[in-house]
Amino acid sequence: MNTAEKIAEVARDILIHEGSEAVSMRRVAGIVGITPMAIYKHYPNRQALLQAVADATLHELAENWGARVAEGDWQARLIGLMHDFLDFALGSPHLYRFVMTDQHEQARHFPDDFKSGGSPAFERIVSIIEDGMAAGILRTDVPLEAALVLTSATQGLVQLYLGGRIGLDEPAFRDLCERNVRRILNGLCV
Amino acid sequence: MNTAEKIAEVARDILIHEGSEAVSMRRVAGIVGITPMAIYKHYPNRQALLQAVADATLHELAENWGARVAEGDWQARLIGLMHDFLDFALGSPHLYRFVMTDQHEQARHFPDDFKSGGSPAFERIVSIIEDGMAAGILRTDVPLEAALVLTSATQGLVQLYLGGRIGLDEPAFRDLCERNVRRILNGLCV
DNA sequence: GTATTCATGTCTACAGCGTATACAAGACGG
DNA sequence: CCGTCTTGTATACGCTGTAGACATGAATAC
Repeated sequence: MNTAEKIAEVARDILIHEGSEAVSMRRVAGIVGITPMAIYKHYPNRQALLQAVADATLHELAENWGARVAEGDWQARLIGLMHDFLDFALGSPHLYRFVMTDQHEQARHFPDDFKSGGSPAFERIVSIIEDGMAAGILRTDVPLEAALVLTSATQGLVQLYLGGRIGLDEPAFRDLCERNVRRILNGLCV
Repeated sequence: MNTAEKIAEVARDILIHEGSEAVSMRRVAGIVGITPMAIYKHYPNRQALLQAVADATLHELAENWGARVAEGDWQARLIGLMHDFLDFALGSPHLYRFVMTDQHEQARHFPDDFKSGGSPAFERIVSIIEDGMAAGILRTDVPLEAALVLTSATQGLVQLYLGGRIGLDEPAFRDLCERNVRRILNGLCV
């Protein structure tokens, strides 16, 4: 195993379990068994190291995403996708906060980069939305924006939850997210 | 003017213009004209200083909120409230990130603390939602959760926008938020 | 076979951070 | 007048990211 990979793995562990602030060059180096400055032979600086870790984790995450939801009716598939998202957000809250909350240079930009091939994860949502429109379940609309309504709504709830502003345990919070999605599908108006 | 107030004012300026990370005890002290340790006679630590600043700003913000939207039809009032929210989020992004994104001990908890008197800002949303239900515009529902659908959705979009993930200028983004709210009101389903 | 270059590491050092601790000077109530 | 409270300073500790100089072994060129 590469030294660069060892460094990334150690940083990943700390990032996931304790958050990005806990990832210090000295600490990572100590665990790997090198001096802090040796890290700089593999990563230009701390930010780049964190970024590399986040990118790699997101990449492997995107690949496995949506595997659970192969069957069921349309709404069940959509809700399943949402729970997949919650699995990540609630399962690795520190990592989630780092990649979603902090600013990143090469982050994807709506709407262009989201359109096709840009964001595999978001593309799955868009695709299910298009299915819904084709099946006559959903009102005809700009698929990209319709998908954004659902994703940003859940992201907003997660932000509140991870910020400690929602006094519910995880199952209750997941129920709240489900109700939230259903309200968006059905509309608040009569 | 009190020394404690001077400290808070300087910290507030830095927090608003450069973000919480830029607020250092040494820097604040230097601008105020005292030694760093003197701050500790007024605030127990850096976190408490930031918290006090955030609390004060949020407090005065909550008072002026919703002033612009006295008239118009129901949807116009709701959209107006949203733009008021965006005024804050987009006008003071650093401050917004600090109070919304970071974890705070005494943050309000949904649903109990949101119910009445807890959060004046959220209460305005709930109140307009209740108006809509009474007027027969909105489906009868749990007002608290219906309000949460709208606020969290906009918060989610703002999070994406401030994270640099939405490649739109401010007016276009505000339009996107409006469309987002309308989609939630009318529902995505046919 | 020897010289040179490159990758990968170490060591030392600097400037910055939050803050614990010890001390000082003025205000004020008794 | 004396003790106490408030508000400040000075010093110091351990932490941080990282710049710069140097070492060492492997690979590559002549």
